[in-house]
Amino acid sequence: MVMINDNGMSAKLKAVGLRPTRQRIALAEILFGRGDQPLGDQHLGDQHVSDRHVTAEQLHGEAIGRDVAVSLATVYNTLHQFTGQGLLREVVVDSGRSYFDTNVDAHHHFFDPSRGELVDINRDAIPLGDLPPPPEGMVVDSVDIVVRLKPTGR
Amino acid sequence: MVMINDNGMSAKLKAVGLRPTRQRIALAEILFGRGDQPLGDQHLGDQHVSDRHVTAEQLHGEAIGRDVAVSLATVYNTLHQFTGQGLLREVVVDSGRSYFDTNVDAHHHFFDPSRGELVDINRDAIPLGDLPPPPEGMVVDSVDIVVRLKPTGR
DNA sequence: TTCGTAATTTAGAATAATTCTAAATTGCTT
DNA sequence: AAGCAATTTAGAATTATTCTAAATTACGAA
Repeated sequence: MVMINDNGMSAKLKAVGLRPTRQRIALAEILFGRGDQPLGDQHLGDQHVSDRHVTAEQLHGEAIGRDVAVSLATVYNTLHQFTGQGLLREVVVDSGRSYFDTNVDAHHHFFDPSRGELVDINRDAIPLGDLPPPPEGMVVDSVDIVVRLKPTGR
Repeated sequence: MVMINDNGMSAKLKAVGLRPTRQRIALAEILFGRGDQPLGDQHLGDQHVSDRHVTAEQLHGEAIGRDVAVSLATVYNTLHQFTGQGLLREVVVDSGRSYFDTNVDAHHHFFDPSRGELVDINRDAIPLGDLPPPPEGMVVDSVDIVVRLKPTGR
């Protein structure tokens, strides 16, 4: 028996070895879904269609707002599982709160601390020279650039 | 009455408008002091002599270890005051824990998540091209690059 | 010196984000 | 339909940090 319409979220979950439960499907739709628009390509050129940056609290609130019964604990579990399976990427910009990004390609971020808001920066938009050699016994895992913003004037 | 030897920490504190209390002097010595070595230049060329990256918990432990009676609350207060006066810089590499850096010049970091360890990267060691324009009404406050490390092999 | 007062420190409570636990529920395979 | 492991969940626990209100301290004035 196949779900008639979960926007392919069940398939997406199965593809990464996660059981498509009601909660995971709903959270995946919120994170990756595109409302009523037709299914299709996930990208336009090199740009994700819907880049989202959410905290656990935010995602939970959004789910509750859509009358999806899901606990905060499950939201945390799910965010970490999605991250572990490469569906999400954790972004560290705030010591105190974790953000999760639906864009898992290499890229960077603008961050407005006053609003807690993140905006993606295409990787190629910031030309990077060579990095200095990492300490002995270590290799580079990722290069994360955060451009912190403040309001214009002062 | 002048303190015979606080390694100039009282003066350093006064210079930024902070009362040189026993606790602040002790924490400043731990953070900025150089043991028994003679006073002098804070830099060698462009390199800080003693770059330190500490969490509140770590600094508190270090103080207690030196028999400096100071509460954790005061350590937090002091770290924030020092940061506010430009003696320290907060580094965000871990959502969950704040690190404070005695190097306040523009520079970047290697971060080893397994050990929670930071290593400075000289600013000029990473050539940076132009940044894309920030969102309307915002200007760039800082550009922070974190090079995350993992053990060699695998 | 000694005072007076404002700044500072502090213990402990409070808060916030996140994780843990153990029990109830649910999704699949048989 | 049954069985069982995977998942969810409420609520407690943990961790980092901030707050509060009372005690202490630094420092200029007398």
